[in-house]
Amino acid sequence: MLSRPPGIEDVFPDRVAIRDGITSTARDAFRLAGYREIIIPVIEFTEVFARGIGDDTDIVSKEMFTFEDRGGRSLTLRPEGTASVVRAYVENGDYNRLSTCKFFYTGPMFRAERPQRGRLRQFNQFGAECFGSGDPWYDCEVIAMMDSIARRVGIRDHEVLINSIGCPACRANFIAELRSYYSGKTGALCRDCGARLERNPLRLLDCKEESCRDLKGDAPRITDYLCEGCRDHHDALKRHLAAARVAYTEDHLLVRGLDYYTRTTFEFVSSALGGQNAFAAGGRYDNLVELFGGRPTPAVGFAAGIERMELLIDGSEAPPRGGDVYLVHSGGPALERAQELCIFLRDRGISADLEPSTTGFRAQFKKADREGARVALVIGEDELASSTCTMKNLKSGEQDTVPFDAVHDRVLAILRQGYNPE
RNA sequence: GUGGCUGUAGUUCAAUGGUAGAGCCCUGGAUUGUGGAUCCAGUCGUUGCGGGUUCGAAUCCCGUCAGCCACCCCA
Repeated sequence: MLSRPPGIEDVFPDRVAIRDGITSTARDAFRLAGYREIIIPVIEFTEVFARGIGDDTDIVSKEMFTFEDRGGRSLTLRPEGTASVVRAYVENGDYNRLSTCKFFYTGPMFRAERPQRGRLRQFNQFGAECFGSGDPWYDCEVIAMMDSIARRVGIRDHEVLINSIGCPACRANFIAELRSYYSGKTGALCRDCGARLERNPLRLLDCKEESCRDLKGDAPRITDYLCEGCRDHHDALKRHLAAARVAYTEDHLLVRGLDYYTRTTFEFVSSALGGQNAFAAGGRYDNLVELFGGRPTPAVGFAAGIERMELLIDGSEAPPRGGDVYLVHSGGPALERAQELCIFLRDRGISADLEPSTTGFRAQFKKADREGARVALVIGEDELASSTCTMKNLKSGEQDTVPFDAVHDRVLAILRQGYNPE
């Protein structure tokens, strides 16, 4: 039997309904805040990600699906969205001349990781990016948007963690301090952290090894080493978040794995997710546009993992929506009449279905019930002879004889009852 | 990339090394033109795949593939 590749899912209708709910909620929230949708390519030159995400990150060094085109150029299936949005922004002169520019995107991302709960090789994200202002008001805006989306799709008990990792200047001071704190304690560090101390000391702070965890208690805090500008920015963000009524927790151990972040970093986490506890994350990246060859342009954004959000939503909240009408017939000329009526109703926006093979009325009613239809229209010998059909309200059980030319109005009357509960 | 657990019907799961089963689902009937509840009957299998041990393997051993979980990392 043919099968799908590992870490890649088929999504059947019940889950598509849940996913549609999440993405349409996100789209609404973005549009209300003035963010407009951008559609970015699924495939980019590998260089876009190598430069944007960082050569040293795990994503670039070992988790990308990369291949060569016929001309020998290296292409990669996008592992995230920000690098592409920045590339598109810099490449398009019309947009990068605007003072502030707000985009959102949604779609599949690809990472060649080992699959587990909440981690797929093909997964979906939505995200937003705001270019052109370094004002912490926008840091607050993207966090508040994500918080609103999470609450509106029914995610409860999540936490919003925030931190600042400063700018390159003050971060260098902090890293020097961090190095000297850990340099006398290398014996107590795990093997991975020995290497981290050299290559990327910030990551020492989110190691989960018990021995390393113990050392963090007395480690220097990055927020104590921020320069005046970064400190003011962080304080202003906290004031804005309080005014926006976003409940947040400061986490000075929150650092990002991607190279492009400056100042604000944040993460939405839920303990219900297990090992992969973050379902959205982002931050400020004031130097990335310049790194891509654009004019220096501050920016802030985030991305959310849609499958991880699905894990946090109670599936019972999305009952499958049944059809409106099911046609029950006795075959032959009655089937032809039922087919006529079926198409007539569909043309008028009423969903209708029938069973073409001739089975008993009992079986057809059973099917109507299973498929969640609200109205059954019966066309048998009697109805054919009198140009009527028997209309049954499947919810109340009431039944009535209706002439053909009144079917549309009478069906509508029943369907509308659902919208006016007494 | 590392480690652990699990692979049996469409699905959820049983089965001391000795006849592969049950619930749900599905189909039909009780009810010849009326669903949901109940009862009855029926269909459904290369026990993931390949080897080995054995008189005999779903069961034990080896390999392999897949899935899940954790680490790593990340959304």
